[in-house]
Amino acid sequence: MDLARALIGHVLVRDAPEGRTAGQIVEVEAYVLEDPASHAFRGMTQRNAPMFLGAHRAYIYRIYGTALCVNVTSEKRGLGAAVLIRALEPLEGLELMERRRGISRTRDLCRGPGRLCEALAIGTSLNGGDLVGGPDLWIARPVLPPPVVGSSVRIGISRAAERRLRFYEVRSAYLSGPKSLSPA
DNA sequence: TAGGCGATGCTCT
DNA sequence: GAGCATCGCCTAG
Repeated sequence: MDLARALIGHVLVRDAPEGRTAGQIVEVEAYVLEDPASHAFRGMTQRNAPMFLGAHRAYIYRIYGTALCVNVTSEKRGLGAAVLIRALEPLEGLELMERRRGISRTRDLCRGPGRLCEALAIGTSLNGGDLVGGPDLWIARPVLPPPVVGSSVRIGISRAAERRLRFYEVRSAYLSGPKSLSPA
């Protein structure tokens, strides 16, 4: 949960053969221990195994058959908890992102978990990788002034949906989800 | 521009 | 076989 708040303002960097793409993290959701909405709630399975690898690993999974989502694991080895990255503000490699997404609206490039995976060419081959100093995908320190972090209920889930575990940069124009979800 | 709704196919029970 | 941490199109204002 502290990690979720701290991640706002950090920069997710993806190095691919076609070039580098990067974006500032402006929106995340925390999936904590003992959380019914977490994939790890029922214990380890083949799918969620990366969640149990230890802190700062990538957990990438497919949802609704088509979309991919990236998480950053937050607990030590053996404990299943992670932070879902929901939205980025594109910083580097905008043209590459536009080509991959097939759209030209900067605002929509990384607004949503599935979209940012497509824009950064994040695939399941990166699943379980180290996000601190990894070769292809890593998280860099914030380059901008300290963000103003707001919180709200989480988006798109049915269990424990009332918990205020979504954190976002309140000034960002790149958030996903309806604006009606008012800050705390 | 914002909100509603249905298609989608993988994963777990 | 049912549920799902979503997306993009369509419509209304």
